[in-house]
Amino acid sequence: MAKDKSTLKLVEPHVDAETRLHDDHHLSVRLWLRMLACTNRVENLVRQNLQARFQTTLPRFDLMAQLERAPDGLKMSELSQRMMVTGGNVTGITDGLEKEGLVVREVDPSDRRVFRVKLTAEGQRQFRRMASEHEQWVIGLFAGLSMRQKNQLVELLGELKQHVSQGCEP
Amino acid sequence: MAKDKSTLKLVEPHVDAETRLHDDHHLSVRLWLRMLACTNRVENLVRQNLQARFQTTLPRFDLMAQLERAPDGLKMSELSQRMMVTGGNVTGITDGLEKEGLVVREVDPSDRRVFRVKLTAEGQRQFRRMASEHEQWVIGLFAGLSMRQKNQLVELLGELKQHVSQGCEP
DNA sequence: AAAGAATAATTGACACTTGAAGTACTTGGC
DNA sequence: GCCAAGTACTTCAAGTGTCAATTATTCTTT
Repeated sequence: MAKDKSTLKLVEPHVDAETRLHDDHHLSVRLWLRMLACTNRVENLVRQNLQARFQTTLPRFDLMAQLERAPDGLKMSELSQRMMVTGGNVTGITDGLEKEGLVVREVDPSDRRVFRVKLTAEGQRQFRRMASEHEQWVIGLFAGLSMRQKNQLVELLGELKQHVSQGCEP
Repeated sequence: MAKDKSTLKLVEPHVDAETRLHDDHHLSVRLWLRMLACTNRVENLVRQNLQARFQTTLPRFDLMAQLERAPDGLKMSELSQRMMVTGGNVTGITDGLEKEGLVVREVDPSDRRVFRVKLTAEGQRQFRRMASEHEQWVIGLFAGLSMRQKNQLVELLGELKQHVSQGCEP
């Protein structure tokens, strides 16, 4: 740690650059781990709430949320895109919801390969009940931040999202 | 943004409060969705890289990462805590890694209920190879942000983490 | 020292997720 | 019209995750 001043002008710029670089590496990893921790924590709380209050799961809630904004229904592939999961996954979740009468698969007469998935009346009713509670949970979890801080976060994450989304679809 | 100083003290508190409230709700949900999207995106990329380059998975990598920092090994329950997953899960992941010779369970003579899990020499070698690449991926993914932005994010997420972590263990 | 409570790890049931392989249908060039 | 290529969805295996119940061991209390 004790520096030999006689070599200072030789070593210093090099060490300095390395140090800055090292800090940056450390910082990126630290940021990533912290982001992951926050997201997982919130996600787990939401999941637990959905389970305790409505005996349902986050993926099911997510699928229904997508359908609620699409009165004409969505194709399985559209659900897959919007939920950012693979197609095989959507099949399983839709199967479960359909079995409980919350969604229906309707065949599209113009293209018999596709299903249009829609919320049933019961599905809509149930979703609306869940959605309003869900919003309260989220608001509560983020209540520790001021609006200014939330705005900053939205801004910074928006930038990040833009960068990490590149190199996905050519 | 532009403030009208002449009306500042006269603004109707009622409407203003409602508007602020509504914006806040919207903002919290928006922040949550954006955070989720960013995290999922990065997580998926890291997972894909781990799969493509090393035929391994994120949970396995995570477990090995915990062990690498603990030369004396960790108990299953400690792994469970640090990885923020349930115990049953750790059992399965450890089983897999042990079968491949990357990890060993050693019985603790002072308490025969516990296992101390350690990295084998082969496990250490493999982890170090993965870790350096992993760091590069993360740095690359966050390279679009300046150090200043990263610092801001770390700061803000730190605050958030603190708030959402409360009410967990009394 | 024996009964009972607490702790460490495992197991089994179920849900979600991916990726690859398979089926059914549509489209476009010949 | 027909066949190849592409698209939409399903199925299956393997891994990850939860929770609840079980086993084995240790600690506590009397």
